[in-house]
Amino acid sequence: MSSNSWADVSESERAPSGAWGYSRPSRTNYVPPHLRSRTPSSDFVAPSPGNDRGGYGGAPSGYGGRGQGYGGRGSGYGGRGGVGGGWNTRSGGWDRRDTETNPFGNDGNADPVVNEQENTVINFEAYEDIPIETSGDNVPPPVNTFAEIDLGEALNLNIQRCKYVKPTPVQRNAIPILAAGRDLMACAQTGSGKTAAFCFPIISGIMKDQHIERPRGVRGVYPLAVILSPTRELACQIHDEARKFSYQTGVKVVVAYGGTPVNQQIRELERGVDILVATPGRLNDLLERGRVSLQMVKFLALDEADRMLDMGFEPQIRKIVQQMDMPPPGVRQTMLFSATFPREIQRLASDFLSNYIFLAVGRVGSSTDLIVQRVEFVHDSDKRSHLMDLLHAQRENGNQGKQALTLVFVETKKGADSLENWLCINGFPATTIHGDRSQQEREVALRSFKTGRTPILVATDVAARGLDIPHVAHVVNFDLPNDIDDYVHRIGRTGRAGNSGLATAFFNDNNTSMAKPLAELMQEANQEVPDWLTRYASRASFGGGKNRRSGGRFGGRDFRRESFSRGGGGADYYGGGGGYGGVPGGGYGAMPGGYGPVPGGGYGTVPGGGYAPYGRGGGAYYGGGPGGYGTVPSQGYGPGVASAWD
DNA sequence: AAAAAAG
Repeated sequence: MSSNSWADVSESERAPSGAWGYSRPSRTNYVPPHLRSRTPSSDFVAPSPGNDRGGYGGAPSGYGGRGQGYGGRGSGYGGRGGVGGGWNTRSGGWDRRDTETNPFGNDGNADPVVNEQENTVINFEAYEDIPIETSGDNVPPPVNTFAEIDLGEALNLNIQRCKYVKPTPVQRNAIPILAAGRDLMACAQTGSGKTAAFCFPIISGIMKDQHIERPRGVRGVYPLAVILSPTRELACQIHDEARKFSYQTGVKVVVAYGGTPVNQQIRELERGVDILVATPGRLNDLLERGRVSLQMVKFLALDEADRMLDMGFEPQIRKIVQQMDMPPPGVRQTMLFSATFPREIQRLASDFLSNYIFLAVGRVGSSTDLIVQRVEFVHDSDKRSHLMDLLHAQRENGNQGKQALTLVFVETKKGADSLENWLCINGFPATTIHGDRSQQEREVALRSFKTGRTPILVATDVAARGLDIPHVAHVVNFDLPNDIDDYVHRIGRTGRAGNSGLATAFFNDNNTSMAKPLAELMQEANQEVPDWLTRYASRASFGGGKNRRSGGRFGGRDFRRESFSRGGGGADYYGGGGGYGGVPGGGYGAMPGGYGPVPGGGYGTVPGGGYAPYGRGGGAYYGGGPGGYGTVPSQGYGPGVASAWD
């Protein structure tokens, strides 16, 4: 983590002379937020309190100014606030926030300047088009602005620093629900801002809660919130986002996942943690070692919740949630998010929830136009050469010889290695990410792909969900998955943040079970479905079983609503969008009824931010003759595109 | 059957 968090600051910086001779500036001095506003117990001595908050002299008006965080809330460690008239000065340097790494880089130092008017007028229209379905008791109404919810000044500043001007639809709906303390099961398309939707209420809730008493054991740390992710890389990504949102709020976010030395993570945890982002395996490890206790958990979030509850993960999740010391539903607040939510999984998930609200957020008008889906019949033996053709065409049409990023999904880890090798031999710089690689190799591969050093990434499903990789122009399903949900998540890696994207699938006789769901999905997304695929789809024997989807419903369906009227068909279960369970790219920047991107991409771009959504070459997917590829839509590389859509 | 997630 950061090398200059508060604990590392030199003594002279830390303590103003004579302010607190009692201070013990060691890392064990971390004080959890709830204690920062209380009269300190044994370890700490409170100078005479300036107010009834135990000496924290918060701005009486509630929120303090910039950099001060939440009014009255624990800015100090152990009674700092009474000194010199409160924590309004930064002189002490005692607060971690004074020295924490600025996750925004230089941008964050400038006063956030946001012109809401210019940026968001058009998007209101797009928002109006989004079908929303909620069910449950007393659903709090949606908000239109972040300001309508009292998130706290420090968090509001971070929202501005992130250049989030308006809440996305899932945020509009989920934030008030969560802020009201309700449990939530939310379906929203990939790239629609889910991370922020659960992070904001968590961070805000931790900031506000002055009354949590967290044991201070010698061993064991007591996170107030746990966020679980199915992959390590996604956990990292969530951690990065959550850290931005938590900047100078005093809320500490720590990530823990496997494949990396556990002791380092334990040390980091022991320096204090409010929000723990983790993968299930490592968290269980930490729980078994007694290094983490869940007894103070107030918030539990499962990202990619349907994956977290599928066969491979369910036992681990049950252990964490039900067999350790986590407070039960109703005591903690539980939030489940995913783009897809099969009803079977909904049923399982209801064990974890208490009187929850179901929320499904559909697509934006024509946002599905933002991604073009192709499916081609390719025998296994022809796949490599066919891929080569695609890549050659892409290369020829690339701008300035810069190869567009291409993400190639395969079924197996072995297949990933072998394809990567073959691509490299044939002159295409590729790398690969899958579960047989070391964590370091995985991270290097991802970085190398993101930076364009190796513009081709061959991946297993480890990269299918949640990862926000800007500028992926093309997703190739070299091997189709066996589950239509996986397909939805995979293609969701392109067409993000208002960029267009292309998804190509190789289909052959091994994929017959996918014919029907794939054809339906494409049809619902207004994609061109080849006749041969329609014929496959219509064969009764290729019905698709579990892959059956709802018949064009816009969004997810609360399974509780169907248990009366339906048998157990398992059809109507999707969240996401357009009956399409999560059209990638969200495209809230798209005008309704058109392809025209809103200048600035809709959500949180600075006007004139150099964002070229459909830059040169966009649209002409098939430049050559029949079957020939033209350009892959170019991706805007400009700054200013808010990326926290997932 | 495969992938992911602890070592």
